[in-house]
Amino acid sequence: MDGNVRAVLKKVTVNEDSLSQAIQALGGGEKGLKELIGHIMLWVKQHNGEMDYGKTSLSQKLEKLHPPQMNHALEFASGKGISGTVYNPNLASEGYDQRNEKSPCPFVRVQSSEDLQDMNHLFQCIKSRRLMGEGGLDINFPRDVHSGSGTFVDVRGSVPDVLHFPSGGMGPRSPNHIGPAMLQGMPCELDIQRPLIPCAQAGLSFSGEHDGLSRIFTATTRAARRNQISRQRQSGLQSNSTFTPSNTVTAVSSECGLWSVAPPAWDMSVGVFLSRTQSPSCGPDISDPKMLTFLLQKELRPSDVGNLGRIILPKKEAEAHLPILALREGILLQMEDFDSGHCWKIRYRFWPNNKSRMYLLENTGEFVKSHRLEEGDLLVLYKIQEGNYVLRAQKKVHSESSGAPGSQQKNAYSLARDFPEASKTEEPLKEKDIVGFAEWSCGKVNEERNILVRDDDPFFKDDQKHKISSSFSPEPLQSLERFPSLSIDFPLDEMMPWDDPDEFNTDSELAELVG
DNA sequence: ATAGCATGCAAGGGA
DNA sequence: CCCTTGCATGCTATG
Repeated sequence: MDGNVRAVLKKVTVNEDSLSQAIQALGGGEKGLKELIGHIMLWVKQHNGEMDYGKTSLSQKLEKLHPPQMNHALEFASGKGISGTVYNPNLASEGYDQRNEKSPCPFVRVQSSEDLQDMNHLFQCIKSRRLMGEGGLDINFPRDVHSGSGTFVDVRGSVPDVLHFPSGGMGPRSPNHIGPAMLQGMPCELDIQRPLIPCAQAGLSFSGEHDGLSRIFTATTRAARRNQISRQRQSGLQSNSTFTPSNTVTAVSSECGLWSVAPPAWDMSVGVFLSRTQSPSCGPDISDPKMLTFLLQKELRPSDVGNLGRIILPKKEAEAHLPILALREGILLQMEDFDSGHCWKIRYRFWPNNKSRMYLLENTGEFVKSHRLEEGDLLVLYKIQEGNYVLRAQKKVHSESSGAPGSQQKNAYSLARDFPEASKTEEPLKEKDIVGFAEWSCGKVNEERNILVRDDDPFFKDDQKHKISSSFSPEPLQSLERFPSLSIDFPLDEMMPWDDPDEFNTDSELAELVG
């Protein structure tokens, strides 16, 4: 099992009496509940990797809770925050910091959107007291639509509260499957409403009477959402005949009160909701147009491309965008090769170093070999969803200003190999050709793969565009053509709702949600 | 001065 | 003996 809390939480069942008792012990009310979430999340993280997440264990743990020594309730990310902070009661009492053993801190940073969503779900489940078992509060997460039976929870309090789907699957061919066609037939309109503020989205969203769930669209401005809904409707129409799991929309019915799939994840790094569709194979199905979120890049050093098979990651970006590591052994991440689709099992770990840490990827030897990466090449890491990542190798292209004349020609030939059309000329490419192909490549990739970028995404840094060629994939064109077109039709800054005071009333939204 | 990172090197394990 | 693993050291960038 990897470090995904969700995987553990799926199996957790807690005695309701223990929950109530714990909430009271932690101050009662919503405050107590938030503290409780912190305890549960910590418990889950501590038991991550164990196969037996006993009901007894967590219940007993909760029954022994005492009021926190520090008055820090659960804190979620706010503003442009990329990470959240959750009060860790154990750290406060034991002086232990999971992130840095040598500097006690009573907080655990929660960096992944999954973690925050897990907490969000947990919060809503407990808050709404949806009893799904006998005398117990089942905090099972809605399962993936392809993974068999599932319990879908309406956290708003609408009817129906809980939708049970029989085992036998919710796959595309199942009569229980909820796809675009089914949603279209529902007597409700996928209306456009104000999205919640990021803070609420990260932690306490989806409340409200009849509009909460309908806010869940990846676009966050009115214009962008109109476009998105238009696209989703079109997608639904098109998918009637050839329906695939990946076509399942992450839309919800505002009147019917159900999720078509699991609640969408709020990706804090970019400020969008991501589809939670999932491929049954290794990692996500990247043959489907998915939102790739740029996480980090690393210009490879000799030690990175040596035979050690490990790549040092920049600490700041690693801590900001990759899962929190409690143990130096780290976690195994499935990383799909951007070009080939090959699934690399890469260990993400750290070494203690002085008073800090060094983060690194291990088992990268084959990846480096397959792309023939050399010093100066780029390793780019994207996130898809559900803790799955995409690893991209980017060969360095020497521009005239940075490379020797000889290397210029060499890389021109290299480009020609990567771009069959260019090779028709049978002549070395000129600088303008390189720039042209690089820009073509960037634009194509962006369009085809629906990559969502941050400001520091190398593919969208104007001053770097000319330095970046196509990937080293033997057949980049074919690779790209695998992905149906889905363009980004709104700029990144439009996706950042917190910059638009007219769109969002942060304070009132927050007040409404947290009371 | 400090943190981050590249890399050297020692220890341990396996062939 | 070679390879892998993990740590220590030193260089460089930054505040």
